[in-house]
Amino acid sequence: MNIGEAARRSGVTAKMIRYYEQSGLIPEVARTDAGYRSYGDDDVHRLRFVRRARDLGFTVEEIGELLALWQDDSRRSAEVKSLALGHIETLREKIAELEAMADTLQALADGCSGDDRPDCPILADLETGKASAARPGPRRFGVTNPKSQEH
Amino acid sequence: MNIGEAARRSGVTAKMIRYYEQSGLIPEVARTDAGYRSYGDDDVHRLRFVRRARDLGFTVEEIGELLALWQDDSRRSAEVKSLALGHIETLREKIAELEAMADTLQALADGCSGDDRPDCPILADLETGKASAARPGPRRFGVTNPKSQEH
DNA sequence: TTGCGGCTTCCCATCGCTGGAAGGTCAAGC
DNA sequence: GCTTGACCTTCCAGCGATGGGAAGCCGCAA
Repeated sequence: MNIGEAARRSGVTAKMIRYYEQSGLIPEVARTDAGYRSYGDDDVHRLRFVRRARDLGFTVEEIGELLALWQDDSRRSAEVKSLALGHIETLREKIAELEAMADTLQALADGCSGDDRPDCPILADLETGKASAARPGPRRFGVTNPKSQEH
Repeated sequence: MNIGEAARRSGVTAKMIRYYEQSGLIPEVARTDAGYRSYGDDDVHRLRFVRRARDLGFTVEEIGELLALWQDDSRRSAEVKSLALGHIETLREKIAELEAMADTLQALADGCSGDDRPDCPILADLETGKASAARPGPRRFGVTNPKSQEH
């Protein structure tokens, strides 16, 4: 089947399939004489695996490891679990960070009259830094990024 | 003062200051004869404002609006609050998304023996899209079977 | 005068895509 | 055969908010 059909069946766009192939996540597939990529059921199966892993927030790199483990009959489930737990930890850190932001902001917003007057504790806090406790440290790293993906 | 000193005092890197200037978030400052940017206390003040807003997860675009409101004496606090509440909503959505991922993954990991055997409900779920039940084995936990994502 | 650190601009890389342009291919309808 | 339109191909660019680094100028001290 062509890439469009594989995309439809797997829930991964054709663009993404090419991207995954180019980045080495999935192998190159055979081509027709005209140069069209040709997919089989196994390929679709793998693509669905990839999509579900993305849905769980794994990075492409991690998915590469998951795929390798998946295809390795002599894998140790401990390795899979370790990968998963590491990812859970990453997720929980981001959650905590976002929650700190939301809570701080909520407290400030609660104190804001939200009317026609200019006085506002939110701006006051941004100006003075008085209540901003949402910072984990001096080094900022990619915080806001969790892709929102619905197909 | 030079950009390095302004960076030190504001907690924003020199790189970021140039980026903020280039993207129009902050105004261009005066230059020395040699072309060095020259900052005053009010510039540092504004940079600190920007940094704190970033710490709360506002996008650069939103910070532009916050800065405009901050400098507008006739602002209505309702506008600031509305901006803040909108951002809180965005944060909460991301949190919910990450939590759903973490919870699903945690349930799967709980059902994984994590030993030398290859059987693993995490991979099974990625493969089939359905969280698999706990398998026979020494360590069994009640695997709650939350949302699998089939769109 | 040499040396060093700070400043300048500019370009590239990140991550996981998305969009679009320019062009080849395929099957159906006339 | 010819056209149409849906599909496929590659390549290039851009997103957001930085970080890294190159090449070159500037300021100050020894």
